[in-house]
Amino acid sequence: MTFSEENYLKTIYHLMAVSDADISTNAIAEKMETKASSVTDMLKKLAEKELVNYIKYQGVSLTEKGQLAAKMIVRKHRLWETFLVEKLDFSWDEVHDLAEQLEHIKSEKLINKLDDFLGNPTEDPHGDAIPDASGRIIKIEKQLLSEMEKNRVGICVGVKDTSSDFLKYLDKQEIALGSQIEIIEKESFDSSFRIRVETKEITISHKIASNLYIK
Amino acid sequence: MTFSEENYLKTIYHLMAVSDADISTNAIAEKMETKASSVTDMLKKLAEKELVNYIKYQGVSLTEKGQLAAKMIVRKHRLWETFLVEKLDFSWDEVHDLAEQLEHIKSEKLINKLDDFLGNPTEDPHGDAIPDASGRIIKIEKQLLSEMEKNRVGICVGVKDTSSDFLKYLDKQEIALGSQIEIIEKESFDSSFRIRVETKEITISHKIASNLYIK
DNA sequence: ATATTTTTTTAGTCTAGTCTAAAACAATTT
DNA sequence: AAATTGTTTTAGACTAGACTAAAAAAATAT
Repeated sequence: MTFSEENYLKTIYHLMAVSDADISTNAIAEKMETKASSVTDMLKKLAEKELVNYIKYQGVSLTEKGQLAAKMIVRKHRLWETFLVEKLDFSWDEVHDLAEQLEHIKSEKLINKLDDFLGNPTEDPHGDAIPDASGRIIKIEKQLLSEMEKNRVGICVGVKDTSSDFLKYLDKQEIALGSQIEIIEKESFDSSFRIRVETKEITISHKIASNLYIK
Repeated sequence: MTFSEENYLKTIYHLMAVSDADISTNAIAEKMETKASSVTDMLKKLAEKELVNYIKYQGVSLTEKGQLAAKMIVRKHRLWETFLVEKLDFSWDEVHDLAEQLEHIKSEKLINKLDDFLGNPTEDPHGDAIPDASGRIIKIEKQLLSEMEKNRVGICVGVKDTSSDFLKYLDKQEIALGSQIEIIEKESFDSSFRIRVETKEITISHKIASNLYIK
């Protein structure tokens, strides 16, 4: 499997996690910042290899085989991210691009040994689930902060957006995985939130609230 | 810099360490298991980028810039090998192919953090020197066992051949880096050696002796 | 129901890196 | 010195993966 094939599978996998319906050529092209015609070419190739179900003009979905392959790439990505943060002391906003490279290293043995070395973590530094060697995922029930009621209290367990900008903002506000968060007030005018992070009270926009997972 | 360019640079670097003279197109082709015509194409490209000095029909050598780039690839290769053996518990015969992949990961910061994590080692698991962040190499004076006199005693500090077959043979004979080795007898008929490894006496062929570095 | 717009696919082009076959050059032998 | 052999380069073809432009299909608007 080439780097490019792996990147397409991963993208389709992530899009399927959001949408249920078949994934459109354009959706893939947009997410990968490539052209629809390139996507069509690759979909044919992946269909040939029985990694996706593809019908002209009707979008794609992953086959069982494709799903497993995608999960293994996600597994690698998230284990490498964990390694970078836990062992090499990178901050959580730096690791994505590096993991994009490392996820393509081909060796089951390596990734399983890395998994053991890290103590078989079930979540990466952004709170996303790490599939195990057979593709199983332990998913925790979590909620977007934006969907929670006033006065509810919870723990920050993940982020939806993992862009460097967003993560740096969270660092600045001292919001981290594990932080206790209480909703003090919801401002109906602009949908902003007044929250308490541990002992500190701050105001966050709706956009921020809709990218924080709480449990 | 592409993977392919990096592989050519590394190959030229290794060939230069042995030969002094300019490196021939065929020598590169043979080492890389590719065709001479492909090598010519790439040499033109590398010359264009001022990474090699290349004159038609007269072979190549690395420029300063090329040398530094090559050293950085070797640095990455050897640090990753060290990581795999020291931290992930791979054996020394398994790590080469994995390091061939990992050496192409692009990030200075990553490799420097990995270096620190490993305690800034100066040698990899095969006894080869690891260039530091600026390309400096601490070279230890070492000798091939095959070039040593009878009755000399030394410590095994490296291997010349790093093939899996050879390394597995050494494991079987319980020869490792750090093993004390004494030359008991040199057999002039077949150039084989009778040696003592720590407390155990064994006979090794000339081929084996000429792939073991002793200090 | 037809026209328009959007999406998707096809057809053809480009680049990097490889290859084969042939030509050019260098080294060796006679 | 000429002929042979070996090495290196050139010329042209191929593949993967991207692209543009045009055609085809689907979705939407009139």
